[in-house]
Amino acid sequence: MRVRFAPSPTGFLHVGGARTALFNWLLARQSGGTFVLRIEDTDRARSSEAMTGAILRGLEWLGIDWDEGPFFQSDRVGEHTAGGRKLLAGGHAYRDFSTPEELARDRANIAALAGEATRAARRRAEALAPGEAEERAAAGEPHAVRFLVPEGSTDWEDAVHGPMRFRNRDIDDLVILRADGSPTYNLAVVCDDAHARIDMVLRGDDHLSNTPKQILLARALGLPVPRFGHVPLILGRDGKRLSKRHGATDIAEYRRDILPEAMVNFLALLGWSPGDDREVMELDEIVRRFSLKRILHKGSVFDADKLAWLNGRHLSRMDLARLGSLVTPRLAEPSQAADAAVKDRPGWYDNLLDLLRTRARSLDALARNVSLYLPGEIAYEPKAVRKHWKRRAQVEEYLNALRRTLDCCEWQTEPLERALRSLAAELGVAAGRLIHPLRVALTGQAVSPGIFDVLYHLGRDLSLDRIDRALETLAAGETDSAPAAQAAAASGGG
RNA sequence: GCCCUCAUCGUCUAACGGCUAGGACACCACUCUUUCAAGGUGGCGGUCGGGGUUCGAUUCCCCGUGAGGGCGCCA
Repeated sequence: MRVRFAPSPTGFLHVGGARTALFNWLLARQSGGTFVLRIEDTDRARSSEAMTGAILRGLEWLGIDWDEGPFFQSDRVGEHTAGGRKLLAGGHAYRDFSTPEELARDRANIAALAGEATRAARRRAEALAPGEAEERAAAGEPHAVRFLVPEGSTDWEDAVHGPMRFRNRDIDDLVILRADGSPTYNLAVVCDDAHARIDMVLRGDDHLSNTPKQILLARALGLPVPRFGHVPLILGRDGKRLSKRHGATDIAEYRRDILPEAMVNFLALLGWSPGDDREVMELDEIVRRFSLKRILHKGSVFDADKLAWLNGRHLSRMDLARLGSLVTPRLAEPSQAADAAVKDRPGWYDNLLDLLRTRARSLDALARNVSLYLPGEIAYEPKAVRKHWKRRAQVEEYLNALRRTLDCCEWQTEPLERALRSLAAELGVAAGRLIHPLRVALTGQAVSPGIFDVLYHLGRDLSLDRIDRALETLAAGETDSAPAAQAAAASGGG
């Protein structure tokens, strides 16, 4: 099987485009076929090299590699034009001398005149005297060339939707060569697909009405007609085609938080289902199980929550070494310190990652959490402070006691736990009364892994430093971003 | 206006014409726990409407309704 992905570089790699690429790629990989990448850059004004680069990088990130290409449609305009001339010579097309005003009028009438407007250009051409078109063309008068849509109907067996039929009278006599002689999209696609020997065209539903045109063009050109399949579009929350106003549609915007395998998994499940309840899948499993027959016929809504969940699942099960290699470059600024820590204590780093990833859904957030265990200033989350450092005098007392107790403790989780718990017993308070303020002191947050794991991974020096720093902060009354309110509350309570 | 496609919990989805319409995300409880997450248990919640065909319809047919896509000398 030979399939292709043919984006136009007038924008970045769109989520919907990524899914189309993925489905084609899956087809190629599972059938031992060939995946061809073609950049449709014939709109010179709107295409850019930067966008081509963005598309290639997006595909690479997802792990979608191509066997042939990237080819550029603009490299073959000569062939496309020749195809157009051949159609004209063979009587499958005609010269259209319509003025812009006439075309505008046709367009305006399209609602009023039912289907009749689509043949307006043809009728004007037919009204010309015999030989007139050739004379005017020979005289150099600019004109477009339109495909002469034949009578009858155009049928195909859609790989997704099943039997499909368009009445040809509903199909426009589409322009194949513009007045400047340049070929248009449908002609170029037909020529290029045939040239690349594409035998299966799987693309978005938005191309459904192009398909009969392309079939007709291919037949008129004597080219083989590929199979076609049309995948429903990806929708936004409001049920409309996914666009910028629904949030991020550029695949690149997800690189910050999302694992490529999670994105691929998510995209595969959008409009396709393996048929059972399996949801979290690796690439090889998706390749193995993918099937055109199980592609849904309706559009599906992009659910960012489910993507985040899926990302969390992949974060939790992926190879730890690879996770490390993704997280390390994202660590907060003192990168030498981070690099050193990672290099000198690989076991420590892996354990820490393992500890933190079970509650992570985003790569970036995970990296921010990892950073807390490296030397550096931490910020106290206002919410955590409000909740666990409310009674300042008592918190200071507890932290001082903890500081003394932990200082002479062996730095392993069990001894640390014994020490803290016996201190709690000594003070006659529940362990939680010590643990929560301590967590804020150590991480600045109200949530973290188990406190003894936190202490252990922070290490003695950093832990004690953080407690000292917390005591200073408490003493200075700088425990909130709204110090006035906090101070008032604190003094009122004491 | 014309053409095309589609319709199962809020969302992603499963169900040879035949078990009480199943699972997942989200949400809500409970559980575990020093917190959060993860895990476990439970709950909420759906076949667009109307006609047929059939012993039996989410499934097949027709008609509505609704939604989406297309109707460029863009791709």
